Amino acid sequence: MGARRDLIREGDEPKSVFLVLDGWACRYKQLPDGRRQIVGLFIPGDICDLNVYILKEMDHSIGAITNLKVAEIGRDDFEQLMQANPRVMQALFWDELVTVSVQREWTLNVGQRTAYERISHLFVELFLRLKAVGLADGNSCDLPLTQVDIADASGLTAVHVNRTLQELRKEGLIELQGRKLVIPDLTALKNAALFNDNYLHLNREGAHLDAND
Amino acid sequence: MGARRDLIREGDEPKSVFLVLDGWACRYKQLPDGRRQIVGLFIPGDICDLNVYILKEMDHSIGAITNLKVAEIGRDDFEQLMQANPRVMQALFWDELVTVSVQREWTLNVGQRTAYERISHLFVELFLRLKAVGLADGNSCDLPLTQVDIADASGLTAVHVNRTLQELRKEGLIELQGRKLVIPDLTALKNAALFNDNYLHLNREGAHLDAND
DNA sequence: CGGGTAATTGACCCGGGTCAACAGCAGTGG
DNA sequence: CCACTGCTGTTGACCCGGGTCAATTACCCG
Repeated sequence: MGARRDLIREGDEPKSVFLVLDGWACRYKQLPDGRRQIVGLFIPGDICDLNVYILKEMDHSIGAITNLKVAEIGRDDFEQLMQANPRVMQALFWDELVTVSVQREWTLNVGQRTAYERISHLFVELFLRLKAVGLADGNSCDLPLTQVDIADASGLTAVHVNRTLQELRKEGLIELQGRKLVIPDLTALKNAALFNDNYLHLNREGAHLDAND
Repeated sequence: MGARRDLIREGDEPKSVFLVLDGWACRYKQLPDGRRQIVGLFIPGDICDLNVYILKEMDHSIGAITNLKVAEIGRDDFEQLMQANPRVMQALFWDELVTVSVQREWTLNVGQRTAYERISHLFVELFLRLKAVGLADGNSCDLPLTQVDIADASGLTAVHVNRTLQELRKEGLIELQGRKLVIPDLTALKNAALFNDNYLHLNREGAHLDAND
């Protein structure tokens, strides 16, 4: 799957569940006049779209940001899996609860934080999530988002994102060149972002559901 | 439960699931300096907080807007119910998928829509949801939100909400006095809101899960 | 080297925020 | 019955964070 292609579009009928194996993707919604909001980001290990399980029509689109490798599970196989194995359904339920928690934080982010805080927040979240799946290297990680992507994810314009990134660099909170993000002082960036990591539920309270206990 | 009281606060351990029987409540999140975002609204028939099912700590608060009547199901009873009856879990899963879909639309709302569009959108959503549970009367419904509530739900200030409401009234899109909202022309208000009701999934694609087929 | 995408910059503007005062009204207690 | 308190709504004056428009400068990559 090439970069910048859509896996599925708003209005389509969901036919399968995707598991991201490699690369980044995003969920986005658009208004009739073209205004676009990225409402979520997928990194390797994330499951795209349980909607397939029940809903008839996609209420948002999913687009690849980079080249993407995904595992695809067809609707029927998936439903069968769920029926046959309640534990799987429990685990996915847990996953969905975390997803909605993250979504609430994003609503807070675009609703209340300033541009400076918003972008900081986005970066901290991504760094922590990447770290949780072993894709952060010390204090740095890959960041394949363009400034337009960052703008669409944070409810700002690309121009303002550019200026805010310069501020963040000047403050020494981030180093960002090409697709590499370095966070010299995570605590400082968290403070700038008014970041509280409770919403990520990374401590895996539901971890017992994964195991075969 | 009195109006303006919290059912549960961010950081608390969830102990039970609530079903709203009568009255309105909201989910909200706050930043350390007091900025508040209402990230969701509950009307009668809504289930508050499946988090109880797995998560150890609330990542947001739930507050009563009006006097509230709720049914409360304890954690243990709830888990037992889920285990014993996969159909219940499926139905709740469906409910959660709709919840997250609504949450995405809210992110889009505060991220991309103008003040005028945002407030229109909020009103249309609430009207349709109330109608779906039989609580809208023709072209009007109850609206117990203060202008401060509307502001916190839409990422605006109360002052600007006040001015925008006056505009909406002047355009004849709404009549709003006390706690009663009248929508003379729903289509017109939908247009003003750039409203697409696909995200509410009111047609209940998952309805078959409710039945005992 | 050419063509396309992404980043950067400057000048200017505006939607919505801030601050502060005031009005309306419900509840409450003397 | 009225004074008092507190919440909600309203208004005006002024301001600013972030948007808009448009040009320019890196970068790729074939």
